[in-house]
Amino acid sequence: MLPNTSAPLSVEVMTGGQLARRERLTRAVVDLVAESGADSFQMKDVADRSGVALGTAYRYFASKDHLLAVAMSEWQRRLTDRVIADFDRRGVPAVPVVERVLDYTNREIRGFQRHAHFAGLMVRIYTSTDPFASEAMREISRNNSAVMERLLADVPDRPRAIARNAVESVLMHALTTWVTDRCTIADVFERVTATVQYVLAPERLAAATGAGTTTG
Amino acid sequence: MLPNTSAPLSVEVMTGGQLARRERLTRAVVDLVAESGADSFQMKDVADRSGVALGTAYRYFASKDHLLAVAMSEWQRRLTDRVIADFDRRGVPAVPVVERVLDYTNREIRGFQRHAHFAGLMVRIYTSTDPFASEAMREISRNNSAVMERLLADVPDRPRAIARNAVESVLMHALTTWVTDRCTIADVFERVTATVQYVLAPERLAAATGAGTTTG
DNA sequence: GGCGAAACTAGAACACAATTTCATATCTCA
DNA sequence: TGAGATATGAAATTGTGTTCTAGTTTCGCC
Repeated sequence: MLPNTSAPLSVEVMTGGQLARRERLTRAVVDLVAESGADSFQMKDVADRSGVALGTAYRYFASKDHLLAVAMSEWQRRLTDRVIADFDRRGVPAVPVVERVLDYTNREIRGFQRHAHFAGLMVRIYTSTDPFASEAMREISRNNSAVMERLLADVPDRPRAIARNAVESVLMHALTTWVTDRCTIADVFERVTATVQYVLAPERLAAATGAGTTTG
Repeated sequence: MLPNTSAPLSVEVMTGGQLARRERLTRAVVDLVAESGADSFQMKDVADRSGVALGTAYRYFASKDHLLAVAMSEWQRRLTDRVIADFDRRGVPAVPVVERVLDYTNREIRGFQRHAHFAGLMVRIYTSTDPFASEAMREISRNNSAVMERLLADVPDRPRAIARNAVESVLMHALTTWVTDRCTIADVFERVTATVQYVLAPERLAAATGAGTTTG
């Protein structure tokens, strides 16, 4: 019964009951966030809702931010899973890259628009300095990038990495700006769309393939 | 002596002494942030350091975030002012766009690298939902965009707006990722550089000038 | 040169949640 | 079945932004 000085229980080592408890925690958080946002509930509420004691919750997650980040990760995976599923169903090369990517970014933006509390949460986690939250954010990014890499599979290496980063950046930036009430949701759609079209326009991709100005 | 229910004193209406007091507050905050970051001091410390009573500070700024945001804005303006000054000295068209912009972004990144506490602060303010902090952030963005607009003056409208947004986004995204310990400072330089070169490459700019695939 | 209102000061008091603690109950499995 | 690890529930702790109080200063104005 050491005090809670150590890292949270790692998922690998958990018994079935513990995994279930962990699951109940994250599910409760996802629900609470969906209902009214991450600021509107306390850890106590999470405990009540999940049926896991408050002290116990802290054996599973190092902080509220950590828990929130994992919940965010969960929610986001649901979204990308759907995108991937649709993508697999349709088959790959039917549509040009620009449209494929736009389809994805628009879905993501619509998702955040419909569930604005998750947009707020995303921004919060995006900039959390809690190391465990940060780790969960890495996971989210990886997942996101994986989807993009799939959509960009037939784009040459060099422009692909740049374009992917640019699109992801613009998306996050626009989202942040929207969440903090510095632009409208229409602006978000517009900026992302324009960027995707600009950065992935066929003639530009072709031009970039061999380009290699030294980077310094 | 009404309670502090109302908006903070507006700068326009202040007497000389009040402006001085406000100045002492922001200066104290800039110093404190420079020394050890925004999380390491309390409002009480700001009061002590500035010689302004705590309660009075709250007549000038609605919240700690508000005060921090204004301090950030101040610090950032110093940086951009220097850039603009150098730019004016050299005259405009001497260097190609890509190099002009890279010069600017690299300076900015180096500034944040040298004063990492301000990078942390920027990220904090960037996502603050406090309306007054948000307002100050708008100011920062405007200032930044103004610099970029100057550097991009000879780029045609349509690609200019897109490129500017892309560069700003990638810069903020990379900075955020660095601050939250999800990439190295070298990555930041690299990503921004690659983006600038890609997005502002002369042949691409030319190609984009007339392009207008419908957006809806 | 004194009045009154508004602004300032010092510092105590408050609010509010995250986090920790602990005594007790409950599992788990040899 | 019993020892040790885990979980529970509720209360205690903590840190800090923000507000409040009571006394003091400032300043325009008659």
